[in-house]
Amino acid sequence: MIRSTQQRKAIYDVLIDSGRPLSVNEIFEQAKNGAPTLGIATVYRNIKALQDEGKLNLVALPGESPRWEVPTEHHHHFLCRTCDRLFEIRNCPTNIGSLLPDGYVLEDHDILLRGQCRDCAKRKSLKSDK
Amino acid sequence: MIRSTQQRKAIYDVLIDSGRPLSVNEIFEQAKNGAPTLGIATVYRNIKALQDEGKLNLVALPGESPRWEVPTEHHHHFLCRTCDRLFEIRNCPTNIGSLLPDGYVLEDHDILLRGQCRDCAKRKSLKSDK
DNA sequence: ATATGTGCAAAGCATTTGCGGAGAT
DNA sequence: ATCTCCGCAAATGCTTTGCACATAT
Repeated sequence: MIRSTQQRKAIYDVLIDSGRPLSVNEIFEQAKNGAPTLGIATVYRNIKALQDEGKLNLVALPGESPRWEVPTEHHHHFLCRTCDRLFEIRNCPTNIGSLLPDGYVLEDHDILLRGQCRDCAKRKSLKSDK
Repeated sequence: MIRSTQQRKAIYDVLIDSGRPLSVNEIFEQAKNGAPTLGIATVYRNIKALQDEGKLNLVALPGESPRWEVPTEHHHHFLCRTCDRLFEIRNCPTNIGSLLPDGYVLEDHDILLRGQCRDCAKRKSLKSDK
């Protein structure tokens, strides 16, 4: 049976309060505020437990360290190359299975878009304008 | 100056001959045929060197160990959840930028499809048929 | 009271690095 | 002959695990 501990609450609250997916170390550092004696092993164990319970989703990105987020509906991500922030993209291409050759069975897909977020794109266009 | 060694040739040839991206261990195991005394450190060192020379591309996948492939034109990948092999998908959705909210600038994208490859899908349908 | 959770330290794993010797030029 | 490259083994860095104590129920 799953117990409600100070550590687990601190870890979960960090993800609830953050508007974006966080890495192990971001969670560790921030959760210390709510659980000062927190050890890194406890963070790993609780992230995994929360994931198994369906309360957190693993966000695996190609070439990036993993992050976790509070589950929402199916979505993808946009990574800004300038500020390194990760954004949620709610749209999803509907016809993705049509890319596959005959005989292949599609079960899931990940899409990561990269480029400049609104803020960084604006900042860059200002620079080149002057 | 870069030397042409038995080990480097064996490693590169494995990638050239394989029709799909390979992991470090796949490369290691197969390259032993051409270089029996091969050590794993040499594999890592040569993969990195070949990548720096532009002769290999790193294929970074979300939540999967990295693979390398001989550079070709833009494409995506399909990962079989049963046999863990990675396949190249030559098609690419043309309208991917339309997923983005206004103001975001798209520079690149990664797509990973997951499911059952042709061989594994066939094997599973045989099992459930009998 | 008791069984799960925690913190610590040690163990695992994949990858990298240092080093003496082998091999390509 | 020289200098890069190799294989080995040790060193990393991140994650997991074993264990004894703490704590939620």
